[in-house]
Amino acid sequence: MRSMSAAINFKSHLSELFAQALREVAPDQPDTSILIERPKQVAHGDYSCNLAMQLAKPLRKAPRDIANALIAALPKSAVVEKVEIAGAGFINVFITTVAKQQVVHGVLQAGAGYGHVHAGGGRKVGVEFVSANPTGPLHVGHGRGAAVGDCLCNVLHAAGWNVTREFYYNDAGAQIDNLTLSVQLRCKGVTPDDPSWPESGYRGDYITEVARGYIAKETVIADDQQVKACGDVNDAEAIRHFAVAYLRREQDLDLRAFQVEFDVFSLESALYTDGKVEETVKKLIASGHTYEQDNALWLRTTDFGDDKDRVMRKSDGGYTYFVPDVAYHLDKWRRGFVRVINEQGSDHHSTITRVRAGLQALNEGIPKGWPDYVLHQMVTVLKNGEEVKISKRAGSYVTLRDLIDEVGCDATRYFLAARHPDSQLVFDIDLAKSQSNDNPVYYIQYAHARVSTVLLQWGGDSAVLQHADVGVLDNEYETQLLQRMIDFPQVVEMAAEELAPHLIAFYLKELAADFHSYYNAVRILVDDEKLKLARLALIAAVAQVLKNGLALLGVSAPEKM
RNA sequence: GCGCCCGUAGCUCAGCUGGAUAGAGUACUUGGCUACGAACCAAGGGGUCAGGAGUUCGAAUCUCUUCGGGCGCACCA
Repeated sequence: MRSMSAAINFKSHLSELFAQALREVAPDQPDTSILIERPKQVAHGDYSCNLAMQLAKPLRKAPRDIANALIAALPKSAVVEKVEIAGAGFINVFITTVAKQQVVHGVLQAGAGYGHVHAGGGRKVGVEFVSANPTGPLHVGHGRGAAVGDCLCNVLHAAGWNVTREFYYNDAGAQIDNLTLSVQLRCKGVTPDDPSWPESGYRGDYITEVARGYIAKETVIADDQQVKACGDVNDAEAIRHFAVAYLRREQDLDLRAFQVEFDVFSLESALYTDGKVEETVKKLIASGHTYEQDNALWLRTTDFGDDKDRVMRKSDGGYTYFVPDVAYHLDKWRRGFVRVINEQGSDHHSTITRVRAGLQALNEGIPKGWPDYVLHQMVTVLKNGEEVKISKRAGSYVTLRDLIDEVGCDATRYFLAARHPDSQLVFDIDLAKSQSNDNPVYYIQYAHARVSTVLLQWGGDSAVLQHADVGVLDNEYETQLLQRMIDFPQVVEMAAEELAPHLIAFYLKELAADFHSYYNAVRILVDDEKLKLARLALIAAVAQVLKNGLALLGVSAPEKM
């Protein structure tokens, strides 16, 4: 199977051939990068190489002459049909249909494993995402983080990385104090419209429910902890404990409804109780990068590229949030993550320099650009044509669960993950609801369901399709589908490399489009038995790739809709 | 004011780390179900890639700059 899929990787195969030709034609230019790309137009072949144009300057020769020399020096390959020179000096390579047809067997044999590559080499990568503080239900922004982060994890796993999904939350500090106070006031019957309600208090209705649960002495289970409310309105510590557990449980339910699961939950409070914060502070002081000023302890983060120094210990004796943050990342490093990716909203981007600076100051041999970050831009929510401002404190809110209930899990996930994280996203709830049939996710799922129906009508044993003679698959629709499936592993590899899960969504849309065109133009269940089996094998392979790709997005692949 | 991200068809968005005539979806105009699902397909019009300058065989992509939008700039997280 491995040798099969390696043989189907025409891109790397051609890359090797051109590398050999390069050594012969231009031995003095060994560092020239060999780029093999897929031309947009079929007339330009299946793959093209711009090596000749790159060499034109150093060799001081015409690109077309170099191209001729390269082609002459190109080792023979059974999969290459012909090689042409075009345009300014492109070398266009055409692959034999026979070689492309092998992808059908490759897909059917590999099954759910088709699209997996070993770029990651089994190395450990930790991906932290969502990481919402337990001060309210998850909103659309968290949803984007969840969709992008989870999809990224799936993609990295498929690319051969050993992935750990991690959720970090702050269960101490000022925001939690606000939460505790808000719940306590609600317990005492004070409402947000009361003049005594604090400015920084949380006003959402969910606070009332937490208070009700506390008074009713409910028991909640969250993160393997069981917390029973004592009901004492004056016991702030008990309220805090209960409120955090209650909201964590709510978030867990949101995440479950969104089909997202985490391997590890990390608590900020644990970093204190385990002594990791103290240890980090000591190490930073020992490093010589700290100083006392205005009754506070500062870290000279400007030594590491920050634009100003940062306070570590406030004059009231407490640490700023960034100290446990550094301690947390030191802990990640020690847990053996050669790579860590933090998926966050771009409103937190200022922490990047700070955390990296803190880690550099520790002098623990942590690489300079560690950890990596994927920042998604803000989500704007439109409802009734108007923007809904998301504010926990004001209580105006579009929760992730509302969205899932109204739009559906599959469509919500697709919508939030199918765009480049860098671009701002407008989530029009009415549009997503009323025109849900126009959502591309249904287009892709429909292709999958159509294949299922055809296979059902055929009624044969799909195991025999693995041995179908695919040599008859040679019309333009079929070769297009073959090539598209051949591309899939490289799309996965690219998505993992670029940390760009949206590439999967766009690939699937194209594969589905190729299939729908084929389906409309060519009949699958023809009388010719050999041709029928070949076509069935082809569409079964297409369905498998669709399913694998949808799985990366965390979207279902229904057999009927 | 400083830093990061963005600006591509009326609208929503791609554009494979510099390649060939800039692409999808949607909307609009047409055509296609007496053969496997019409949640589909086929065809058509629609562009100063925000503006300008530079780098080179070649720029939506890289650099500089102007304009416009978002987000940061705490002894909050």
